[in-house]
Amino acid sequence: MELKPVAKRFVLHWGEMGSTWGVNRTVAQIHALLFITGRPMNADEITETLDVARSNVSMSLKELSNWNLIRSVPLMGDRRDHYETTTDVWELFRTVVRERKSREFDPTIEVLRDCLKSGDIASEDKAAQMRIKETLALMEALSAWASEMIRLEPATMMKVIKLGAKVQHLVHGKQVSVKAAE
Amino acid sequence: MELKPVAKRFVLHWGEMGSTWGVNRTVAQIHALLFITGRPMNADEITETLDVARSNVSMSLKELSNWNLIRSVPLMGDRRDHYETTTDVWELFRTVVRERKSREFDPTIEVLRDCLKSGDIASEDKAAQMRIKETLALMEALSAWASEMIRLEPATMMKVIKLGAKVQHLVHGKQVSVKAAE
DNA sequence: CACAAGTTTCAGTCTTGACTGAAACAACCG
DNA sequence: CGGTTGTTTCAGTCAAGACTGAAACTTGTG
Repeated sequence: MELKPVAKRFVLHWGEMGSTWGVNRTVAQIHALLFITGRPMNADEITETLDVARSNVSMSLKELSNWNLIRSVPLMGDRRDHYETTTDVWELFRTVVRERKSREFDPTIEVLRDCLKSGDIASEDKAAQMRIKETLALMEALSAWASEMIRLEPATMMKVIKLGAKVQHLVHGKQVSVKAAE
Repeated sequence: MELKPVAKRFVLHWGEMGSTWGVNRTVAQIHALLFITGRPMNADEITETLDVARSNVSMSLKELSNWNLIRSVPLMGDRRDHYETTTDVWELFRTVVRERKSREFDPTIEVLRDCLKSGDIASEDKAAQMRIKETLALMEALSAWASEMIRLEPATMMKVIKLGAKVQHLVHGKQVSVKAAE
């Protein structure tokens, strides 16, 4: 399948962005392709469209499954696996946040807790101990916050985002017009 | 300078994490070192402590400057540049968010806008056009939201984070006890 | 200005991990 | 069961970019 100009640009850009994040180019491209195409595709179609090795596609599809970013859907009269991704950007965002949190945040929180528990912590100077504690506290707070936020309905999350920094008035105990959120 | 066990573990872990994010190992290690040490260090001290090439340290310090994560401080009676990083984790967090936003989000927003403006967009099917628009809208909303949030005082931001998903009640127009935020 | 101390640059090496192509494997069908 | 179609694995290749060490450069000092 030959991509139209805009779709092609989208896929290529997404691929480049992927490498800036933790994801490799092919994985990001496949995801972008499924997203923009909006219908289930089989591995051969993907291979042909992106012009990469068949096995590369196979590996990347597995990776995307691990990220919960694609699911395979059976198609009547076709033995091959077909894959699709959600076309709901909010759903997508939620998944990415959840996965990155568990890959990048949670392990670090573990290490920091472990550092503080270890007998060796006492030999560090007070200020350094304090900084580790603060780092842990910040990461725990962000982690808990993210977990809560991704449980919200897309529409609700959008409103919260749109509300933006205005929430600060709430924590300061002031009255906030709900209208501001819309 | 020989690192104490916990500091060493912290630096090594931070370095590994760095590679998962966009930052290379040495850059992340140097930053972790300055953070945990909590005092200005010169390039030679860093070189010796981390046991990497002098030039590698030089390059990495430049990279950290580009990220606004370190600043050089003059020390009385010492010609060499000494570098320090903030020891305030919230300040740190803010800087990382700002920089990542401008490196990873803003360019993508540009590309998406460009896609939608281009003459080629009309030849894509309606649903695909819609998805690009929605992606752009989401990224713009998140970008604007992040810009607002990093302007808050650390203490305020902490309260907002702690408030967490309870904000949803605000956007639904319900009464929220400020006590919940503390 | 000559020298010392400090810093930056850069060509080349090394490491990591993405990617390929072929072969092995699995499932299905006549 | 043999053949066909589809999927996965894996050893080897390749590319990107991190890292090194030496040389070039810059700045300050007697």
